[in-house]
Amino acid sequence: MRAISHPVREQLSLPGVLHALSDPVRLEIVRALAGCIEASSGEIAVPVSKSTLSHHLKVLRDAGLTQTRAVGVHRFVSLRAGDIEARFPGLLGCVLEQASRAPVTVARRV
Amino acid sequence: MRAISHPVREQLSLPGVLHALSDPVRLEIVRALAGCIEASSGEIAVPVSKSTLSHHLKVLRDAGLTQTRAVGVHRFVSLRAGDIEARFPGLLGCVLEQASRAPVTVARRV
DNA sequence: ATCATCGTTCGACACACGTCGAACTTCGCG
DNA sequence: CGCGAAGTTCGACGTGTGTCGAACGATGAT
Repeated sequence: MRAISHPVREQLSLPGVLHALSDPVRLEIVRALAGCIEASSGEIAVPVSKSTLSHHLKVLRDAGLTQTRAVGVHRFVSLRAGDIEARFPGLLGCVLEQASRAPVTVARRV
Repeated sequence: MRAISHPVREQLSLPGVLHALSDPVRLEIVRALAGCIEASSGEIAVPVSKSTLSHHLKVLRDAGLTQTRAVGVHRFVSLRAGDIEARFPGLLGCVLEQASRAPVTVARRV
Protein backbone atom coordinates (compact mmCIF):
# COMPACT_ATOMS: atom_id res chain seq x y z
CA MET A 1 0.00 0.00 0.00
CA ARG A 2 1.67 3.16 -1.11
CA ALA A 3 1.58 6.07 1.27
CA ILE A 4 -1.41 8.35 1.10
CA SER A 5 -0.22 11.91 0.60
CA HIS A 6 -1.82 14.92 2.21
CA PRO A 7 -0.92 18.56 1.72
CA VAL A 8 0.35 20.30 4.82
CA ARG A 9 -1.72 23.02 6.41
CA GLU A 10 0.16 25.86 4.76
CA GLN A 11 -0.55 24.48 1.32
CA LEU A 12 -4.32 24.75 1.53
CA SER A 13 -5.39 27.30 -1.06
CA LEU A 14 -8.60 29.24 -0.92
CA PRO A 15 -9.65 28.63 -4.53
CA GLY A 16 -8.69 24.99 -4.10
CA VAL A 17 -10.78 24.55 -0.99
CA LEU A 18 -13.73 26.42 -2.44
CA HIS A 19 -13.58 24.34 -5.58
CA ALA A 20 -13.50 21.13 -3.59
CA LEU A 21 -16.57 22.29 -1.68
CA SER A 22 -18.45 23.43 -4.77
CA ASP A 23 -19.62 19.97 -5.77
CA PRO A 24 -22.88 18.79 -4.18
CA VAL A 25 -21.60 15.26 -3.66
CA ARG A 26 -18.45 16.45 -1.95
CA LEU A 27 -20.39 18.93 0.12
CA GLU A 28 -22.55 16.07 1.30
CA ILE A 29 -19.49 14.00 2.13
CA VAL A 30 -18.05 16.85 4.18
CA ARG A 31 -21.35 17.32 5.92
CA ALA A 32 -21.47 13.64 6.79
CA LEU A 33 -17.89 13.69 8.00
CA ALA A 34 -18.59 16.66 10.22
CA GLY A 35 -21.14 14.57 12.09
CA CYS A 36 -18.71 11.90 13.20
CA ILE A 37 -15.10 11.39 14.16
CA GLU A 38 -14.23 9.44 11.08
CA ALA A 39 -15.91 7.13 8.64
CA SER A 40 -14.82 4.32 6.41
CA SER A 41 -15.46 5.01 2.73
CA GLY A 42 -18.23 2.50 2.51
CA GLU A 43 -20.16 4.17 5.28
CA ILE A 44 -20.50 7.43 3.42
CA ALA A 45 -23.94 7.44 1.90
CA VAL A 46 -23.87 9.21 -1.42
CA PRO A 47 -25.62 8.00 -4.56
CA VAL A 48 -22.58 7.47 -6.75
CA SER A 49 -20.57 4.44 -7.76
CA LYS A 50 -17.63 3.45 -5.61
CA SER A 51 -15.15 4.61 -8.22
CA THR A 52 -16.76 8.03 -8.27
CA LEU A 53 -16.79 8.15 -4.49
CA SER A 54 -13.13 7.24 -4.48
CA HIS A 55 -12.50 10.08 -6.90
CA HIS A 56 -14.34 12.60 -4.75
CA LEU A 57 -12.49 11.48 -1.67
CA LYS A 58 -9.25 12.00 -3.52
CA VAL A 59 -10.27 15.51 -4.54
CA LEU A 60 -11.13 16.35 -0.95
CA ARG A 61 -7.89 14.84 0.27
CA ASP A 62 -5.81 16.66 -2.34
CA ALA A 63 -7.49 19.92 -1.41
CA GLY A 64 -6.47 19.27 2.16
CA LEU A 65 -9.97 19.00 3.52
CA THR A 66 -9.81 15.41 4.65
CA GLN A 67 -7.38 12.93 6.01
CA THR A 68 -7.30 9.27 5.14
CA ARG A 69 -5.96 6.53 7.31
CA ALA A 70 -5.56 3.00 6.04
CA VAL A 71 -6.44 0.15 8.35
CA GLY A 72 -6.33 -3.20 6.71
CA VAL A 73 -8.57 -3.10 3.73
CA HIS A 74 -10.47 -0.08 4.99
CA ARG A 75 -9.86 3.63 4.57
CA PHE A 76 -10.90 5.81 7.42
CA VAL A 77 -11.63 9.33 6.34
CA SER A 78 -11.89 12.31 8.65
CA LEU A 79 -12.28 16.06 8.31
CA ARG A 80 -9.20 18.16 8.93
CA ALA A 81 -11.34 20.62 10.82
CA GLY A 82 -8.45 22.02 12.79
CA ASP A 83 -6.29 22.78 9.77
CA ILE A 84 -9.18 24.27 7.85
CA GLU A 85 -10.13 26.47 10.77
CA ALA A 86 -6.54 27.59 11.18
CA ARG A 87 -6.19 28.56 7.54
CA PHE A 88 -9.68 29.86 6.88
CA PRO A 89 -11.26 30.84 10.15
CA GLY A 90 -15.01 30.56 10.08
CA LEU A 91 -15.24 29.10 6.63
CA LEU A 92 -15.98 25.52 7.51
CA GLY A 93 -18.43 26.50 10.19
CA CYS A 94 -20.55 28.67 8.00
CA VAL A 95 -20.44 26.26 5.08
CA LEU A 96 -21.54 23.38 7.29
CA GLU A 97 -24.17 25.50 8.92
CA GLN A 98 -25.67 26.25 5.55
CA ALA A 99 -25.17 22.78 4.14
CA SER A 100 -27.17 21.24 6.95
CA ARG A 101 -29.82 23.93 6.87
CA ALA A 102 -30.54 23.46 3.19
CA PRO A 103 -29.71 19.79 2.65
CA VAL A 104 -27.86 19.35 -0.56
CA THR A 105 -30.04 17.81 -3.18
CA VAL A 106 -27.79 15.27 -4.74
CA ALA A 107 -29.28 14.68 -8.14
CA ARG A 108 -30.70 11.20 -8.13
CA ARG A 109 -29.71 9.20 -11.09
CA VAL A 110 -32.55 7.70 -13.12
CA MET B 1 -30.40 46.79 -24.16
CA ARG B 2 -32.16 43.79 -22.82
CA ALA B 3 -32.71 43.60 -19.11
CA ILE B 4 -29.95 42.14 -16.99
CA SER B 5 -31.32 39.29 -14.93
CA HIS B 6 -30.28 38.56 -11.37
CA PRO B 7 -31.38 35.67 -9.20
CA VAL B 8 -33.30 36.65 -6.11
CA ARG B 9 -31.79 36.16 -2.69
CA GLU B 10 -33.56 32.88 -2.03
CA GLN B 11 -32.15 31.33 -5.17
CA LEU B 12 -28.52 31.59 -4.15
CA SER B 13 -27.20 28.07 -3.77
CA LEU B 14 -24.23 27.13 -1.67
CA PRO B 15 -22.50 24.99 -4.30
CA GLY B 16 -23.23 27.67 -6.86
CA VAL B 17 -21.70 30.43 -4.78
CA LEU B 18 -18.70 28.33 -3.83
CA HIS B 19 -18.12 27.41 -7.42
CA ALA B 20 -18.29 31.02 -8.51
CA LEU B 21 -15.72 31.87 -5.87
CA SER B 22 -13.43 29.00 -6.71
CA ASP B 23 -11.81 30.69 -9.70
CA PRO B 24 -8.79 32.91 -8.93
CA VAL B 25 -9.84 35.57 -11.41
CA ARG B 26 -13.35 35.78 -9.99
CA LEU B 27 -12.03 35.78 -6.47
CA GLU B 28 -9.87 38.74 -7.40
CA ILE B 29 -12.87 40.50 -8.93
CA VAL B 30 -14.88 39.97 -5.76
CA ARG B 31 -11.99 41.20 -3.66
CA ALA B 32 -11.72 44.34 -5.78
CA LEU B 33 -15.45 44.89 -5.60
CA ALA B 34 -15.41 44.59 -1.84
CA GLY B 35 -13.09 47.57 -1.67
CA CYS B 36 -15.41 50.00 -3.36
CA ILE B 37 -19.09 50.75 -3.73
CA GLU B 38 -19.24 49.75 -7.34
CA ALA B 39 -16.96 49.63 -10.34
CA SER B 40 -17.40 49.81 -14.06
CA SER B 41 -16.21 46.68 -15.84
CA GLY B 42 -13.21 48.42 -17.34
CA GLU B 43 -11.95 49.48 -13.94
CA ILE B 44 -11.56 45.94 -12.71
CA ALA B 45 -7.91 45.08 -13.10
CA VAL B 46 -7.54 41.44 -13.98
CA PRO B 47 -5.17 40.11 -16.63
CA VAL B 48 -7.71 38.61 -18.99
CA SER B 49 -9.26 39.77 -22.23
CA LYS B 50 -12.43 41.78 -22.10
CA SER B 51 -14.50 38.90 -23.40
CA THR B 52 -13.18 36.68 -20.62
CA LEU B 53 -13.85 39.37 -18.06
CA SER B 54 -17.36 39.70 -19.37
CA HIS B 55 -17.78 35.97 -19.00
CA HIS B 56 -16.58 35.98 -15.40
CA LEU B 57 -18.84 38.85 -14.53
CA LYS B 58 -21.73 36.90 -15.95
CA VAL B 59 -20.83 33.87 -13.85
CA LEU B 60 -20.71 36.00 -10.73
CA ARG B 61 -23.97 37.66 -11.61
CA ASP B 62 -25.69 34.35 -12.36
CA ALA B 63 -24.48 32.96 -9.06
CA GLY B 64 -26.08 35.95 -7.37
CA LEU B 65 -22.85 37.41 -6.05
CA THR B 66 -22.94 40.64 -7.98
CA GLN B 67 -25.37 43.13 -9.33
CA THR B 68 -24.98 44.95 -12.60
CA ARG B 69 -26.46 48.32 -13.42
CA ALA B 70 -26.32 49.74 -16.92
CA VAL B 71 -25.63 53.44 -17.32
CA GLY B 72 -25.13 54.50 -20.88
CA VAL B 73 -22.45 52.38 -22.37
CA HIS B 74 -21.05 51.42 -18.98
CA ARG B 75 -21.90 48.56 -16.65
CA PHE B 76 -21.54 49.26 -12.98
CA VAL B 77 -20.93 46.13 -11.00
CA SER B 78 -21.35 45.83 -7.26
CA LEU B 79 -21.21 43.09 -4.66
CA ARG B 80 -24.52 41.86 -3.27
CA ALA B 81 -22.95 41.78 0.14
CA GLY B 82 -26.27 42.05 1.94
CA ASP B 83 -27.89 39.17 0.14
CA ILE B 84 -24.85 36.97 0.51
CA GLU B 85 -24.62 37.72 4.19
CA ALA B 86 -28.30 36.97 4.64
CA ARG B 87 -28.07 33.61 2.94
CA PHE B 88 -24.62 32.53 4.08
CA PRO B 89 -23.74 34.42 7.23
CA GLY B 90 -20.04 34.86 7.64
CA LEU B 91 -19.06 33.30 4.34
CA LEU B 92 -18.20 36.42 2.42
CA GLY B 93 -16.37 37.93 5.32
CA CYS B 94 -14.06 35.04 5.87
CA VAL B 95 -13.45 34.49 2.18
CA LEU B 96 -12.54 38.13 1.70
CA GLU B 97 -10.42 38.13 4.79
CA GLN B 98 -8.41 35.25 3.41
CA ALA B 99 -8.36 36.52 -0.16
CA SER B 100 -6.78 39.77 0.92
CA ARG B 101 -4.38 38.11 3.33
CA ALA B 102 -3.00 35.78 0.70
CA PRO B 103 -3.42 37.76 -2.51
CA VAL B 104 -4.61 35.58 -5.28
CA THR B 105 -1.89 34.89 -7.75
CA VAL B 106 -3.57 35.27 -11.05
CA ALA B 107 -1.45 33.34 -13.47
CA ARG B 108 0.17 35.78 -15.83
CA ARG B 109 -0.12 34.78 -19.40
CA VAL B 110 3.11 34.51 -21.39
C1' DA C 1 -24.24 61.07 -39.85
C1' DT C 2 -19.98 59.15 -38.65
C1' DC C 3 -16.99 57.41 -35.65
C1' DA C 4 -14.91 55.69 -31.46
C1' DT C 5 -15.76 53.32 -27.04
C1' DC C 6 -17.64 49.95 -23.85
C1' DG C 7 -19.29 45.78 -23.33
C1' DT C 8 -21.71 41.32 -24.96
C1' DT C 9 -22.08 37.43 -27.92
C1' DC C 10 -20.25 33.95 -30.98
C1' DG C 11 -17.19 30.26 -32.51
C1' DA C 12 -13.45 27.78 -31.49
C1' DC C 13 -10.16 25.44 -28.82
C1' DA C 14 -7.85 22.90 -25.20
C1' DC C 15 -8.49 21.13 -20.96
C1' DA C 16 -10.64 19.78 -16.65
C1' DC C 17 -14.49 17.50 -14.49
C1' DG C 18 -18.06 14.00 -13.00
C1' DT C 19 -19.50 9.73 -14.05
C1' DC C 20 -19.41 4.82 -14.94
C1' DG C 21 -17.86 -0.19 -15.36
C1' DA C 22 -14.05 -3.15 -15.60
C1' DA C 23 -9.72 -4.53 -14.19
C1' DC C 24 -6.51 -4.54 -10.60
C1' DT C 25 -4.45 -4.58 -5.76
C1' DT C 26 -4.52 -5.45 -1.13
C1' DC C 27 -6.07 -7.55 2.70
C1' DG C 28 -8.86 -10.83 5.77
C1' DC C 29 -10.73 -15.30 6.28
C1' DG C 30 -11.95 -20.14 5.82
C1' DC D 1 -4.02 -21.41 -0.96
C1' DG D 2 -7.98 -19.56 -2.86
C1' DC D 3 -11.95 -16.69 -2.45
C1' DG D 4 -14.38 -12.58 -1.49
C1' DA D 5 -14.61 -7.82 0.02
C1' DA D 6 -12.83 -2.81 0.12
C1' DG D 7 -10.80 0.61 -2.50
C1' DT D 8 -7.99 2.41 -6.29
C1' DT D 9 -6.79 2.95 -10.97
C1' DC D 10 -7.79 2.91 -15.86
C1' DG D 11 -10.09 4.02 -20.04
C1' DA D 12 -13.92 6.04 -21.92
C1' DC D 13 -17.56 9.33 -22.56
C1' DG D 14 -20.17 13.54 -22.43
C1' DT D 15 -20.27 17.95 -20.60
C1' DG D 16 -18.60 22.19 -18.54
C1' DT D 17 -14.99 25.72 -18.18
C1' DG D 18 -11.55 29.35 -19.14
C1' DT D 19 -9.54 31.51 -22.71
C1' DC D 20 -9.12 34.16 -26.92
C1' DG D 21 -10.15 37.10 -31.14
C1' DA D 22 -13.61 38.60 -34.16
C1' DA D 23 -17.98 40.27 -34.95
C1' DC D 24 -21.79 42.66 -33.20
C1' DG D 25 -24.80 46.15 -30.68
C1' DA D 26 -25.57 50.20 -28.07
C1' DT D 27 -24.23 54.68 -26.64
C1' DG D 28 -21.95 59.02 -26.56
C1' DA D 29 -18.96 62.43 -28.95
C1' DT D 30 -17.64 65.13 -33.04
